[in-house]
Amino acid sequence: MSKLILIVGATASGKSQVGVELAKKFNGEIISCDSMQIYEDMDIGTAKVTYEEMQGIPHHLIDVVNPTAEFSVGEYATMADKAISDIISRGKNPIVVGGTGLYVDGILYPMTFGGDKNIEIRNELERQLASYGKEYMHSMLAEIDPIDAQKIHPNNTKRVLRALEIYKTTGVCKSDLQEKTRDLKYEICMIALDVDRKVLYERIDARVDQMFKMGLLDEVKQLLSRGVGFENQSMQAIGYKEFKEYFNGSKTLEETKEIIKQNSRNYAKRQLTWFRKYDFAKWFDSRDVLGMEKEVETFLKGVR
RNA sequence: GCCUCGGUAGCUCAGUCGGUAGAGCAGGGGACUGAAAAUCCCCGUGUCGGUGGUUCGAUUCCGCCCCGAGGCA
Repeated sequence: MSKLILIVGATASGKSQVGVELAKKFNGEIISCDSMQIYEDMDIGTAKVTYEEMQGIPHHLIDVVNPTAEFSVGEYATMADKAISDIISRGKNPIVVGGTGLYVDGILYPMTFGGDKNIEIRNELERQLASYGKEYMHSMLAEIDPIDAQKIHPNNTKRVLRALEIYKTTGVCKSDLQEKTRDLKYEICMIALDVDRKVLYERIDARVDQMFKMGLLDEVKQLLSRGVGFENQSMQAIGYKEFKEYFNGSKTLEETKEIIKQNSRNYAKRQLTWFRKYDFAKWFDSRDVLGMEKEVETFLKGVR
């Protein structure tokens, strides 16, 4: 089983920097695990590493999708696996750096997911939801997949519909799919970055201020002028979607900035909830690079 | 100076025909299998501005005071 180093943490916790440091020290290459940094031309708002910050370390899976295109975890997992084996085949150490929990799962486990989304079925389900209500949709799910229905709250229509879609397209229940996917694909060394909550929030606020100074507004205008719209998947990113209200005149630029800060803070909290569920994760104070290096060193030396 | 309207959870406010109070947001915790920076769930005691009075009992009624907004001078 191949060895894989992962660095996870909330936005603005310093993952990118740590990743580059470890890559330099351990002959590594970075694989980004971020659902928004995969998009081209969305640099400022997604806080992508700059060329200088990369310090010569190759970074994979950044700028690989057009912002008007759709993308999915499944595609990501395939690309990531390929990148990882490619790096290993060149005798280097892959280091996954990221904040998107589901994508991390996609790397860790042999996820089966549920097949491509099916627009027609999805639209049909949306129609049913609109006319019969969410309780009805949930009871529909309960009939075909009681296990999954129990896990999904009726209010979470996105999940309910997706589960129904999986059944209608593949004929298999979602809960059946998930049965066989709990074995790790790699030998893992997961480093999770810990930052005092108050400090993290201050850092997020400061970073958003910085984004505006670096021209976030122009970046958004550029995207819009190139045919990217707020209906695009990429534009649900924090730091972008909030501009919709600005452009339709219902929010000032200052208000937009504050909402972006707020959404970023809320997001950071959710990320932490996700990462806390990995009981094998090793948590480090984000400044304790030395401690992380030690951890990685013993991991790489370890025989298996 | 006078009149009016406010002062209730960190913020914005609702409410109690007198029996010590509740929403949204914030904050905290959690879930998460092809939209995931998305989506969803759970968690609300705070001298109800202060002080006297009426009352068995006042945040609620009355007086005075303080603070804020507006109006008349």
